[in-house]
Amino acid sequence: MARPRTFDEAQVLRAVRDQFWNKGYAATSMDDLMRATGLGKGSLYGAFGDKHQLFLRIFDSYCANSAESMRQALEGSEAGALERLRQYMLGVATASAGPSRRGCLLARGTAELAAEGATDVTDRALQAFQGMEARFTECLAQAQRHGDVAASADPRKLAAMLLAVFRGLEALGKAGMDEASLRGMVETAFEGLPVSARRRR
Amino acid sequence: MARPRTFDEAQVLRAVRDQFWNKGYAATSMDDLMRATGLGKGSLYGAFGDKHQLFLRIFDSYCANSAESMRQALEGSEAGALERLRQYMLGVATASAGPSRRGCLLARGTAELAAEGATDVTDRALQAFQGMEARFTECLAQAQRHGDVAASADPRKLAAMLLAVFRGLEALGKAGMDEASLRGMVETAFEGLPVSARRRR
DNA sequence: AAAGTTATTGACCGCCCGGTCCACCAATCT
DNA sequence: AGATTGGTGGACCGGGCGGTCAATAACTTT
Repeated sequence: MARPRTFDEAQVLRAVRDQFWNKGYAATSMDDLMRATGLGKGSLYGAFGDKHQLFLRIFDSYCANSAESMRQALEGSEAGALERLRQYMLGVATASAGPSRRGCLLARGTAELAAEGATDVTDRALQAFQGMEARFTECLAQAQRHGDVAASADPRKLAAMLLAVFRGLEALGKAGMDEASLRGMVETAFEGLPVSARRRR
Repeated sequence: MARPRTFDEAQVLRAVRDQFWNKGYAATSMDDLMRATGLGKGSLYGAFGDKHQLFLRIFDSYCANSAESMRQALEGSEAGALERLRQYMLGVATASAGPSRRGCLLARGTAELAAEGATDVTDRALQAFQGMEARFTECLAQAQRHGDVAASADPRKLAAMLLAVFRGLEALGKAGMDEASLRGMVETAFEGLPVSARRRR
């Protein structure tokens, strides 16, 4: 019917995401986005709307993506559930301490754009966090069924606490806290989890 | 010797801090700062240097201030140490869930300005976090001496873990997580602390 | 009172901001 | 082939950006 697009939408969105991820929302100019994507301004506006809409678009997909990748990482047998979760959190600790220092776009975007009245960013962030919490809960429930977590414990409460630690790792990592410290926090949090009675030494 | 300043430096710095706190670094213009302080551009530049120096200045004092206020809040007898710490964290949870949504300047500034090479912001943030961790450690050591925390536990490790929870509360609160959830995370974290053997039920 | 020193004001600088618009182009449909 | 439709690139807009500067004001010292 008409001239087709000459760019790969997914690829463009990836470039946009990286730009926002590296420089933040306010510090990224439309010129930066043009340079990063190779597209003209008209194409960008025509395809995605203004800067804010564009950000929301990539923020949305980032949220969905990170929830999904967490689901995959935590998937597995009941027997390995607790150790899997522990290894996952330790991996997060190591990654947060990495030299890249770019951290998590979800955290950065929320910190920058969570204004008093605006819920467009916070709604997405909150949903993502709740999704993560649900994944933690599932994993802990598996561990509980296998007997690694006390039967009397509430997996949802434990999951919520671990979510706080999880987000804390990210925040502290961005400030330059060293890997050993961050990993230690994960270890300590796991040592505090209620162990099944029959496994307590 | 010369014309004295007509403004109260502390008051001006407070106005500047609030501006950066509410809008973030990049989104705050020098015009915003002029309006907030009532000063002309020349005075601002003459007294504090450029935008970045000005930010560093208020960031610095914010860090010092928050470490100090935490010290005061956690000061007290050995007998009340653990409960004091618990109440403090619960207060943070409630405050983080507040409708102001402005959160903590330390977190916001770090998230926005922690670039790969720049250590001017992260150095200050890291130092502040380590100060907080030290306050936690002291308080837990008090509790340990009083017998509320197991003698075998390492207060530094517990403090580091609670610091992660602490920063996590802030991050989740900014995303709009409700107060009950945040307070629950604190409760769960404290339930996981190793209780002294003679007090274990 | 004059000189010296610093604070203050706001005009001004060049530049870059986000956003609009339009001339042009490539593909499809009749 | 011609008309139609939507993608593309970039010129262009007004305004706001961070930062400079010179004229002026307020104070102390001599």
